[in-house]
Amino acid sequence: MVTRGEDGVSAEKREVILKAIEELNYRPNVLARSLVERRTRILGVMISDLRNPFFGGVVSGIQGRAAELGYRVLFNTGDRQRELEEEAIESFLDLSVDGLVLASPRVDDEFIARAGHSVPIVVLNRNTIDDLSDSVTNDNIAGARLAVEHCVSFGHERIAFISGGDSAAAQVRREGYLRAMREFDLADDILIVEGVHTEEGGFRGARELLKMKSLPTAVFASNDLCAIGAMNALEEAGLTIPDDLSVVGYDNTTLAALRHIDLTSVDQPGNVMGRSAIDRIAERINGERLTPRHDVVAPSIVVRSTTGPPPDQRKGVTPSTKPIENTSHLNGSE
Amino acid sequence: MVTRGEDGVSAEKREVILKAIEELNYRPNVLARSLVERRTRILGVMISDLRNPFFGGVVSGIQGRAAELGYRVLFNTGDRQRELEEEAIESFLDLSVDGLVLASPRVDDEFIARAGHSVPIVVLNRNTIDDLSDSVTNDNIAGARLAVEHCVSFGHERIAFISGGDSAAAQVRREGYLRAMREFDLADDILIVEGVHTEEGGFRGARELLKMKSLPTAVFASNDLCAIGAMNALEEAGLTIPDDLSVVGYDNTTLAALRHIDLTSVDQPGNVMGRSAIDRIAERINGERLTPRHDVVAPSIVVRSTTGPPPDQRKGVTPSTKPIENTSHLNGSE
DNA sequence: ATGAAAGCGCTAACAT
DNA sequence: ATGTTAGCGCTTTCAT
Repeated sequence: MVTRGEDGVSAEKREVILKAIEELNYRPNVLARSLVERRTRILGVMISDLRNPFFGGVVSGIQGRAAELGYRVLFNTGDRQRELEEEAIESFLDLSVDGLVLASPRVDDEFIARAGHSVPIVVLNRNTIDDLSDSVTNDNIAGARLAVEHCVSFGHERIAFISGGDSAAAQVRREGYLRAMREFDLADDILIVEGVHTEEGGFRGARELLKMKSLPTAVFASNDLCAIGAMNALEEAGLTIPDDLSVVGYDNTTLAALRHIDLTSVDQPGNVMGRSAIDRIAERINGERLTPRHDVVAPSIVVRSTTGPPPDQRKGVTPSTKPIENTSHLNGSE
Repeated sequence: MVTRGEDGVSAEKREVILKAIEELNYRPNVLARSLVERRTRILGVMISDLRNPFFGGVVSGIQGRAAELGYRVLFNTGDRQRELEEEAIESFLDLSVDGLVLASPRVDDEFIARAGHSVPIVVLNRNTIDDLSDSVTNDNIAGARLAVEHCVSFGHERIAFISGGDSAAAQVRREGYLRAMREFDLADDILIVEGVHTEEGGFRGARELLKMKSLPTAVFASNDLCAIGAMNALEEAGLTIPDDLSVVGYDNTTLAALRHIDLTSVDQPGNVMGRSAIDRIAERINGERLTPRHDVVAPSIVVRSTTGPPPDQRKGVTPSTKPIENTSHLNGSE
């Protein structure tokens, strides 16, 4: 009672006990408490890729909101491998965490559904099919459309897409790209090369692009890491960005905001999404809601200096006077 | 016995039990087991700054080695704040983890010593004073010397240092800078501006530098983030790197290797250090060693394109023909 | 090889 | 207000 700050003890005795606790360096056994209380007040968070700076904002949001609600948070990662993700999640289930946040997981829907029987789950940036888990996503379809639209507004038509591999968000962004291209009557210009959500993935994707007989004038990469890798490959091939080719990324990570990169990118608010995830978990834990909820937050586009008009529309324009829209250098995704 | 793969059960019975486990979706209660076994097989890892890509390599190393040794790993971060770090660590102690890795912590020595009474601790990139905890560091004195020596080899004399704030590694790097400057008879050229181990910190530090009447010809920043922030400020002020000013970072993160940044940086092998940390923990857990051990790994310098000769030694050299030493673009710290 | 019993450190329910 | 007891789900020890 004393250790939990409850009443039912006289003030004098309380003092004695507290002193004894101090002296003996006593620490209540959380394991034993959790065993009998049947809850741990711990939330598990599985981050698919700790190296992707996008998750930095997500982590902050999760930590902040969890602390406000009195939960402890523990993190784990699957290092972009499905099997390791499964282990990480099993680990949390073994620990009997009270709730689970899965950030861009690549495990099966079935796996999530099964885990959902043991504990409330919120999935970030991916939809879930079962009735037990919630999701918080950014509208990747709309985000991809923003990217394409931005290029179109400059006059681009041949806009290629470097895909993001097997992640769920990547699939939706690809679909968003396809839809947007059709919407703008550019169905014939659709061009997709396969990539991965890493710098290496973007690098390879761009190399594929460079093999083609005629290059696109703009490239939309499935995330910032991928876009940066692509830029490396393109510039290594002697191309100038954005004069020869425009590049758009996704996530608006701190990387994109670096002056040396200054990448136009679709922004998704990781911090807000992290906070929402914790709110959804708390609702489930408290039994305040039994039906699934799927939050979708709106993306926006942050225009920096990697996008501009296509080459054929800037004849006579000298590089030094070309228009550069360049906003918010330091405005990362947090 | 069955769940632990032990013998002492007949094969037929075992099969029956395993089938029942499957059907009932039974999951052994790790909490109860840990309560009685007095160990959790869980290692806690507190990372001071999840946003710093240097720790990506550390995390991989830790995960890999821990998995090999049969430990589960859980991560937590203090988000660069001492108090949050303490909470994160308390959290792990409450959980009764079997071991604790603290990566570049900013908590007090006393705090670490106290925690060391409950559980084996290995501290990364910082020395510990007590007899109960071990440490794995890179030789920051030697690393700082490498940075200064590299500049000196180009002919630089006025080499400034942008400090890294209150982190332990930052203090040692500062000391290493001072020693190296004296060693190369450049004591009169010592110039330190205060920074922090973030992009913002480097940006501000460089702004301080820019206020001075005469600029240094080289800047050694306490880590890569800091160096990149400094480069932003310097280039915004119209300076060209490395023609007007050379820049060296520390950590050789994936950021430094980005083609658009291509930063000369002192490399410390995060992956190796992470693996060593787990080995030290395991030794302590198994009671194989009772005396503290302090591993020091040697840093190296990766030369890229942000360093070159000082302006006064390249008269008549046109920018296009200036020598650029540029190695290992994609050789990050992992 | 199998069963029964004790106890890890705590909370909750009941008794004093 | 305080003391006592049972039991959370497991492992370990001792009997069978």
